[in-house]
Amino acid sequence: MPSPSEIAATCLCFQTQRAARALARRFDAAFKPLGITNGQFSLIAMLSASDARRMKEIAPFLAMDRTTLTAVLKTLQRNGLVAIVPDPDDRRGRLVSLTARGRATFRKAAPIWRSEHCKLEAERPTLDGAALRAALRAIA
Amino acid sequence: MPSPSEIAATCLCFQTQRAARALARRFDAAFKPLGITNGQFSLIAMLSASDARRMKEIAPFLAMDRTTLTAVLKTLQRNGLVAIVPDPDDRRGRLVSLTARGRATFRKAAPIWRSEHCKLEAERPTLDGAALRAALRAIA
DNA sequence: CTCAGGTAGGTTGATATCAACTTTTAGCCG
DNA sequence: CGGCTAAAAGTTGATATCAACCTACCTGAG
Repeated sequence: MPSPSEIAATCLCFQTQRAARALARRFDAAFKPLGITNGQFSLIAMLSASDARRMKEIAPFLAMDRTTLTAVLKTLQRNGLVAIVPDPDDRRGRLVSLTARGRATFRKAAPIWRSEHCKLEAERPTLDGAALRAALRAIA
Repeated sequence: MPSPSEIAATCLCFQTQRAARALARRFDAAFKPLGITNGQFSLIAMLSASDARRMKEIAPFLAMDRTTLTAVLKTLQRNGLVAIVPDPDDRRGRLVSLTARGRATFRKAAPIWRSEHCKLEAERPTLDGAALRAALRAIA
């Protein structure tokens, strides 16, 4: 049976949750003046790249449960950042797109993201960002 | 201003949240027969290593907000896996320890963890676990 | 000794996360 | 057309997460 300290030292799930919490706190604080969270920023950025997507396409991109996406979109919709309309071609589906306000928020958030990300990498000279990205992709 | 696709491709926060979601789902499913989540398993494993800890020491180890730890412990306490008593030396503090049932759950969970972790690494031959652990540690 | 400030922890309200179940709509097969 | 099955999304209930605020307790300066 693995010892407790072996688990803490080697468990990729634990290490990833731990880093995810730390990074989420950090970026949430950075985006706070705009009233968005790190997760909302990721979603808005994705919608900025290509508008009017089906939820069915968005959820796998974020590696997120479909029903979590429903909840996240509900908040963004209430705050006026996204619009959700039925897909005219298939009335089971919904098309999600940014509102003008959503696009404006993304324009303000993108420089904050870049600045915070640069600060992060500058703080950790030993961090190999490319290796980390590659490994995270291999997992999810 | 960074382009949306540049953000999705490079943001370490996004990539980490994404991987964390995927891993959490996976380990939650593995531990489900025991009625614990991946986060509860990490906490139980830590308590197994050295019992009767202050919350003040536990939260930083998990890189978790102190108040989140309160909520997680509340569930574990209700399920009879941990006991929380006031610290006799400083009555502001609480000492957290595993119950007999908590220790039994850990003994059942540890082999499941090992098996699931091996399965994970076997599925991704390209994954460099050591590099990922090193990078995650550098971040959190 | 007293109280001002700091420290340990809890409470509240909001978002996030998911599994299990339900509803609505498409599409197919006879 | 009728009805069966599958697909897209919503709802519910539980846990997780954190910031902001609150309570209880300790400690040291005067």
